[in-house]
Amino acid sequence: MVESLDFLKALNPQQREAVETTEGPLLVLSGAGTGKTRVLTTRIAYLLATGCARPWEILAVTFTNKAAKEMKERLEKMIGAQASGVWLGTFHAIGVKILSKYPGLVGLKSGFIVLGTDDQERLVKQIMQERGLDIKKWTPGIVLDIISRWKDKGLLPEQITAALDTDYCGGCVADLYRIYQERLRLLNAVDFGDLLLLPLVLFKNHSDILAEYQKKFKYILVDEYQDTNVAQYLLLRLLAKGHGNICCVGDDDQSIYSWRGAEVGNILKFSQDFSGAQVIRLEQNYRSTAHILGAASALIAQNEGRLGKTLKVADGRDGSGDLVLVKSYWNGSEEANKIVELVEDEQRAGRSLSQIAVLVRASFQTREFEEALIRAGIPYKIVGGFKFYEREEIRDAVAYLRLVLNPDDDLAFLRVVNKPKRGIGEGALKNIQTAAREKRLSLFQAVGWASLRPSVRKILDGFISKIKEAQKEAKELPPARLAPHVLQEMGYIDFWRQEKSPEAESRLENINELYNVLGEFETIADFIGYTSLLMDADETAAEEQLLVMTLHASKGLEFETVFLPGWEEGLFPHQKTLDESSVQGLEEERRLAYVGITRAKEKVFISYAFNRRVYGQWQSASASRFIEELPPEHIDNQARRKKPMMMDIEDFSWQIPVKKEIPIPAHKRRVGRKVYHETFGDGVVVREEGDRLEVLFADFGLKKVLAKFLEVM
DNA sequence: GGGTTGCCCGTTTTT
DNA sequence: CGGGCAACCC
Repeated sequence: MVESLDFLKALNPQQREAVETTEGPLLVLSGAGTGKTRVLTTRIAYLLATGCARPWEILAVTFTNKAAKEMKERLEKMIGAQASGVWLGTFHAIGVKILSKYPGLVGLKSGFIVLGTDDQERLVKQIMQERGLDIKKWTPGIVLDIISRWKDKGLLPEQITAALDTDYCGGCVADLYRIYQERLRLLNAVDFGDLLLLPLVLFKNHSDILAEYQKKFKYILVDEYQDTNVAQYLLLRLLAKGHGNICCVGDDDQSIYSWRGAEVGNILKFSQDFSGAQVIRLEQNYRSTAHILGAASALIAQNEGRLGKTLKVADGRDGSGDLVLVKSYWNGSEEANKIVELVEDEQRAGRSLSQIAVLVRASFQTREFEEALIRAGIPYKIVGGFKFYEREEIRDAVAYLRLVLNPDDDLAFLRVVNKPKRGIGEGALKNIQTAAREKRLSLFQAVGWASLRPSVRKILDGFISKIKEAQKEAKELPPARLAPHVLQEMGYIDFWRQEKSPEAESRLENINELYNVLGEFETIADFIGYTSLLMDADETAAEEQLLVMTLHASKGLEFETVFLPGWEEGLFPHQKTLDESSVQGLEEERRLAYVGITRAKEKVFISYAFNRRVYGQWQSASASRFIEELPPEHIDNQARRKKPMMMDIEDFSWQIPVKKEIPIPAHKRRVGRKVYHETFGDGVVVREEGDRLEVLFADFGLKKVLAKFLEVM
């Protein structure tokens, strides 16, 4: 039975203990760079190899699809095909799996849809408007946020007490929550919160089903435990009651998602929650140099209420390595340009661009870097931004498919009924909605009953018959063939074709990409079920490019060199965090700083600017308090203490738009070519995607324009 | 019903 | 400064 346990030899004593302590609750406090993923995967392999469990008796939950995918791949390398039997996925994916088995028991029907944020907000807005609430005074976004936080806590509408509901809307959010839930069920839809909340309801009302799962999952493993919310905790506690073998891996110092409902408390009180829990600390860091760890450790030590860990430097790294460099700049644009020069220095020193990252606090900061990098001709990628499935054109296309799959999907109907413009306005829709409510029908069905002008009726009849036609075709055509046909028929493709903007072309490209994704599914239902939980299309392969991203997005990644710009009071720590959550907020910001520093293996550059443009307004700034908190022995502080006078700055090279010659490669490309545009004037082509060119204009900055509007100089 | 202007407001973001 | 949205006008 016992296969080779060779994989244990690759572990240090603490890691090995974390793997071999299979029975009972176990908390593995895993500091940055101490090998937590290795421990998790090895633990699963160990459980299987020793015969403790069969694959389907192991539940492993992660936070992101990316983490789940990575773990699955690593597990497959270790144990092969057995890996596919393990219940491994995000909390939400596991939630879907459970709910899909018993939809009827929680008020759903099979084939329920998972709503994205925009659909959720639309729904809340609609409910608020029906209630006659002032959308300006009380925004649907915030109401949805409050509801989501309640869901994160595992609270149902009837559990919201008056005391919980006084913050906003004069205490009517609980009411809105109740109606919102009713409306979701009517639509046979759930939101992300429901994927955790409804399994809890299911288990609470059906102890036999709970018992089944409790018996099934002999071993439970949880990644990034510091990021779990109360609902996830409750779910884990229920499931773990069976065998009591729950192993949570996390780092309280890297908890940075409290604003999204994560509870640091979960990891802090693990030992009380799971009696008899053992705690193992992984403190052997394999990633960073002594100075980097020294700086990061000292910084995070300023936080109260930690479980406490001391990261140890890997052997042979003592005393070696560069100090953490701290610099100050006149303003944000000097900062960006000088950092880009430093990036070029790194390149000259032989460092690969893919091993360098710029990590910022807020996404608006990426813009300055984008411009500076383009000027310097350095390939880069802004991580994050718009996700594939969040794009307007993709959500529209998916809505068309949803409507074909299920014409009673009111949200899909509303989204596409007048897109492209067909002449269906507010008034007509109101009438349909009224009819729908009276007859208790879906909007699609209610069209026949609504009082409509003949012209409008004719348009809608055409719309409906086209959808019905598509439904017939769906029985014969695979989704990848059906979708282009439907979108063409409905006029959606022409809608973007007629649009003259350069974005339109990339939207069409995205729709084509969607057809590719559809190629992997046999039915629309399969596709909808699969993608509802995915936010992003597959990542493009790692190329030789510099990454620019937010600190949040960088968690779990590592680079040789890390640049941390914008360490200013008000930006980092962010003012809003301080205003809203004072000390707690400050500590989370500090953890964010800790995450940033510990991403680096070799070099860390921290910087700040004395002036920054915020909302078009120049603002004076001072160094972040976090810089003061860095121990002098680990840093090389080259920053000016006081804000200099403008005349004290010797070097203004960053201010003049650098008209650097971008070398034109031998093969004929348009990148680097000087061009002229009617409106924007002189510029240089910096990127090329078909006829869509990205041009850096001397007076207007970066713009995307169509090639035909440009004259070559 | 659809286009235009003018006002408000502005972190972080995965599922 | 610039996007999103609602009131306003054709």
